[in-house]
Amino acid sequence: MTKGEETRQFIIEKAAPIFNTKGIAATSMSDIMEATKLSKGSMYVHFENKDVLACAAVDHNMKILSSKLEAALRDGKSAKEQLFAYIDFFSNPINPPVIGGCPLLNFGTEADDTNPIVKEKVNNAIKRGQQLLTAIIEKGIADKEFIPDWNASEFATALFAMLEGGHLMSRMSGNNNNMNAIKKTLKKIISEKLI
Amino acid sequence: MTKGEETRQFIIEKAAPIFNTKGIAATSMSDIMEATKLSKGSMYVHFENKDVLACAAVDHNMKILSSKLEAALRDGKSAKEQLFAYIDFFSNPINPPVIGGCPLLNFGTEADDTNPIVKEKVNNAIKRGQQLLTAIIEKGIADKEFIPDWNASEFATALFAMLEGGHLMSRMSGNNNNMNAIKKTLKKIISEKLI
DNA sequence: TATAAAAATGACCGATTGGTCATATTTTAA
DNA sequence: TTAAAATATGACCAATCGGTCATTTTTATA
Repeated sequence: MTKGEETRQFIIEKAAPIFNTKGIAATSMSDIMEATKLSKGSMYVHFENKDVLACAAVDHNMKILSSKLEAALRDGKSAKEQLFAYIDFFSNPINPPVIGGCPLLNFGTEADDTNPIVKEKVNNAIKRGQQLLTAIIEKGIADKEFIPDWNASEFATALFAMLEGGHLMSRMSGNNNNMNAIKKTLKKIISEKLI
Repeated sequence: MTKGEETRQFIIEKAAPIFNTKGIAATSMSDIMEATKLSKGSMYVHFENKDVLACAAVDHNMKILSSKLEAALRDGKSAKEQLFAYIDFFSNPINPPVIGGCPLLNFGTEADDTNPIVKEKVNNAIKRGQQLLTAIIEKGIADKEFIPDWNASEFATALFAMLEGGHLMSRMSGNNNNMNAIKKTLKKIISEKLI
């Protein structure tokens, strides 16, 4: 990695949690300057403008999330274990895997009516999450672990939505009570699908 | 209503959808000036600063949502009908009841780490929604409409979370497919609880 | 080690931000 | 009808915004 690439990466890593907590619009270049201790001119050597930096920060936050998720799922042997691991991974919004909370929720709601590029990034990440869940469930059905008449895609959507909504609810209340209820509901439903 | 109160209300009504679509931080006083065709000085006669106006706009958006919801639930006779009406009310995120989408999702995620006052407003609104759902379910149980061993509060949380998460998913994808799947899942679960 | 290229600096730019205030106009009520 | 109070105006303010650029410093390479 050249010095330039190193600096660029360094800026992204410092900027990512700031964008994810304050939001893109509310984060200024001076916020990033302060966090990196770099001059303004240096920032613009590596990023042509704030939007480009923000996009890189969005990508970085999502990458952290997905790589941590991947690690959390790695040990799950059965489909049931993987689904439970997935749920557990997202079930502590007060101390979330990514600083600032779920980037899909944060960037998605902000980008909705204002930033089509970020919106599409979030949309794709949601799709990937939903597809991953669907694949796990379908494998569980194929392995005779789950009953065959379970609509995998439909439940994957419901599960994903519940975790995102639960994330919001718990972040607002400042505790994990809501998320714990959701966790319980989800695991109960899944257990009922076991053969 | 005095002239002043009328103008104040007029400003709130014009500002509310702008704040809900662009976000609080990204909405400027000049945006509101343009929408109201009022001078800057006039804005500050009725609101001591932007934060006060933003809070009033948040309240207004939530009030619209809850009053429309109340109207949608009015006709529901049984508990099942009311739950279905609740679900149907929130099941079209592409054409939502409040301009800009769900204000709980929008303001909640933005306020999370930055605006404790708005965050608490959202938190209270979520609590009210969850309590309303719990009350409907418990009434259904008391009326022998639902099976008695249904955890009302837990399912209310799950339902609420699913609708919020589904809202995000559908807003990102630009269609109601995800929300339709969630609607189906929810109604199926509820139907299974009928006696 | 010499040199060209890359990276870092910080002063500077115009535009926009939230907010103020003297003044003018309109509303209100005696 | 009139005079005080409320409301509306728009010029103005300092601060901050995203962004530029000539210059200096550092890095890479021949």
